[in-house]
Amino acid sequence: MLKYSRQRESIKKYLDTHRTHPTAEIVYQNVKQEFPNISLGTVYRNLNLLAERGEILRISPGNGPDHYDADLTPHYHFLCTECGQVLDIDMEHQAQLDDIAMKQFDGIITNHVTQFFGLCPKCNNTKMN
Amino acid sequence: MLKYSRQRESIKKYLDTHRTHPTAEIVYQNVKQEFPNISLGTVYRNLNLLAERGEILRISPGNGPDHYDADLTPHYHFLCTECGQVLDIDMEHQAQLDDIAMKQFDGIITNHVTQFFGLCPKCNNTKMN
DNA sequence: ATCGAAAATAATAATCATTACTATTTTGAG
DNA sequence: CTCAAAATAGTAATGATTATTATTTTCGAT
Repeated sequence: MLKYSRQRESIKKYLDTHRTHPTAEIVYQNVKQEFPNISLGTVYRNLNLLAERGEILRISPGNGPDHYDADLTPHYHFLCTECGQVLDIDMEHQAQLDDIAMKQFDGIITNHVTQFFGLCPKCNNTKMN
Repeated sequence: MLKYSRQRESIKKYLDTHRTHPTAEIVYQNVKQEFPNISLGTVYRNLNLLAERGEILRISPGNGPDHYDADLTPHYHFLCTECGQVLDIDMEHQAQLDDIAMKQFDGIITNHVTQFFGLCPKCNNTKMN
């Protein structure tokens, strides 16, 4: 049975009010200002719990730590190959991909994750100079 | 300047002849039969080197170790949420996704990675019993 | 063919992200 | 209120990968 915790509420609130796709470490640094004694393990445990319950999304880039997102509307992410920043991509959810993939596949496909790679606006401008 | 190494050749050959998307550890266990003294670090270094040179692909599932693939034709992968197995998905490369994503995006998108999730044929059959 | 610098290796230590453990504190149903 | 279940802080441990270092291998120049 799930019990309330002030720490978890603060973690969730941080994600709800910051759409920057923070890592566990970033969440930790920030929630620490309200709960100076909070431990990194508590942040991880609650991020996992919230992700399992479907209240937040976990974004796993190929390398480096996972990022978290409280925006539950189906959307895609962009990962900058230069600075590692995670940005939202404004495009329709491509549900048909699962159907196309299923055609020649003998198992069950329930969903897909697509990540886009390239240069974010900032890194792109820097490169141009 | 790149210099030849027997160990690297053996690693590449293993990937060329086994399309099972092995992890570094699996490659290590197998190449060890030809080079009993090879170290895991050598396997990692060469897998990274081959991936950087575009001779093999790295597949990063959200959790667990990376997998490697010598099949360079653009294709998608399926990850079984039950057993973790990585399988090839037989479908066209969806190059248009990058264009769609670019429309409302101010940076540069060079490519995308899509991973499909669900139950592999084997796990799906097991579940049905 | 052999010399020697650059590259690769084996062995091992270190790092990073994350999870596990444990004693203590907090929560909330009865 | 009571008290068991859940959550916590603090810390140790884990798994995957990278870094370090002394030694060996490769290969172009002599």
